[in-house]
Amino acid sequence: MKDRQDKSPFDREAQYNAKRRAVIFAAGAAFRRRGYHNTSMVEIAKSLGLSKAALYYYVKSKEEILYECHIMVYSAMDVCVKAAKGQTGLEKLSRLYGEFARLLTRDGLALLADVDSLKGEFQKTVLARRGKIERAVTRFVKIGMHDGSIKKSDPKVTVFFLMGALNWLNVWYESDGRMSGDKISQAFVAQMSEGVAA
Amino acid sequence: MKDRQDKSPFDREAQYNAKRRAVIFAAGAAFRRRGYHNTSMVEIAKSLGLSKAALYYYVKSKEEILYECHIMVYSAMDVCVKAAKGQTGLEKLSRLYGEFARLLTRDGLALLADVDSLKGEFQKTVLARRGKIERAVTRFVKIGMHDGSIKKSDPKVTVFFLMGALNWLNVWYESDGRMSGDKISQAFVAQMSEGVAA
DNA sequence: GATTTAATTGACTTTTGGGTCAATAGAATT
DNA sequence: AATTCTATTGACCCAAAAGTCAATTAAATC
Repeated sequence: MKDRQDKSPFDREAQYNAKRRAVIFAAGAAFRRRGYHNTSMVEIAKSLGLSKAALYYYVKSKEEILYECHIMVYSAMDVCVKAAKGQTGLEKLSRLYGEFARLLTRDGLALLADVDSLKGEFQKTVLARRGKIERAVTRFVKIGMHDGSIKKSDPKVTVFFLMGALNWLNVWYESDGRMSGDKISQAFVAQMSEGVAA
Repeated sequence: MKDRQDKSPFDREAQYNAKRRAVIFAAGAAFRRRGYHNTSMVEIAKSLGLSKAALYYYVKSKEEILYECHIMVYSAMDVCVKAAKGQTGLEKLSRLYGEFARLLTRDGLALLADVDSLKGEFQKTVLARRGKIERAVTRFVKIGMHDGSIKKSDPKVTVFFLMGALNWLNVWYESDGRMSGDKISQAFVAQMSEGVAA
């Protein structure tokens, strides 16, 4: 029996984790569309063919779901940061920005603004993760300013500007489904790149 | 008695309207900071030194307050649109964008994303107003593409990109209060302008 | 096929916060 | 001073939705 427990479809723990992730993902999609407070646990459950009570077998609270949604995006973003190679700062930034855009379009992840609905440690952690991402982007911008590929200005405002455009993607993308995620991503990179290039 | 009723401090109706506006403005500020659903009517009332019940003398419901908050910004934006003069499309767009940014920083108005918390006619109207603004901005962009001041691309994506950056302003501005509204506005115009210029 | 463990549920409790209303205080008018 | 209209309140009510739990079904193990 031991030799079967590790293999995907029969490994209880893996199954559990997969289902837990599905819950969080489904909730995230709903949060992105209608917002955290306009989405009830019953709706989330129904979208998965479950009852509300079943959700609590996988998560401790609704707030925990929101927390995990945030962590999911920031983790994916961390991966992007590590993977963003390039000669110049501008090149690195372009790669990164494009990957961020793809996360939000192709992968259906949501960069939720609703941090205020998180309390205490949850909120603290999420803000820290967001700060980490912002610092990583800022670093790229500064590298670019140093190597001459990005024009000099206040890096913080630049980063907020760029991240804001990204956040807004959640609101309008897929309401306006005629454009593919890759197309959007390209357009965003172009727009961003022209805006900051020296 | 008739000759005194029109003068500000004694005109009952003007007084009422001023108080009503104060309610909406205070609520808007709170919504911007903590979000619509994280702000209770009691909190709004207390911030004005009133009890919850008194609010209902000025508004019909919390939803109506949110609605009026939206309308307030879009009305101010409409004024900006009308006032945005310039030789080229890029110039018009720059003026407009700068004024938008000032609305959100200097004037303390909030461009709330929380449209999903509005129902029925309220939501319909707000979305229409938002659409109107977006079309106005799009028009400027197209003019610029025509007169050669703005580089050709998908206007819709460009506009969403720019409006997104603006929306995000609500989230971070004033948490990071070391920069004046005018400075931010200038930086945003520069960033935008470089991004779209031919 | 009996037993243990995992997964799920219906029915319930609890909390939060929006909204109401009759009663009261305050201003202006007579 | 009495009256009328404006403004405000405390004490309720109520609905929605989060969260709990004992009981049940499904799945795996013996």
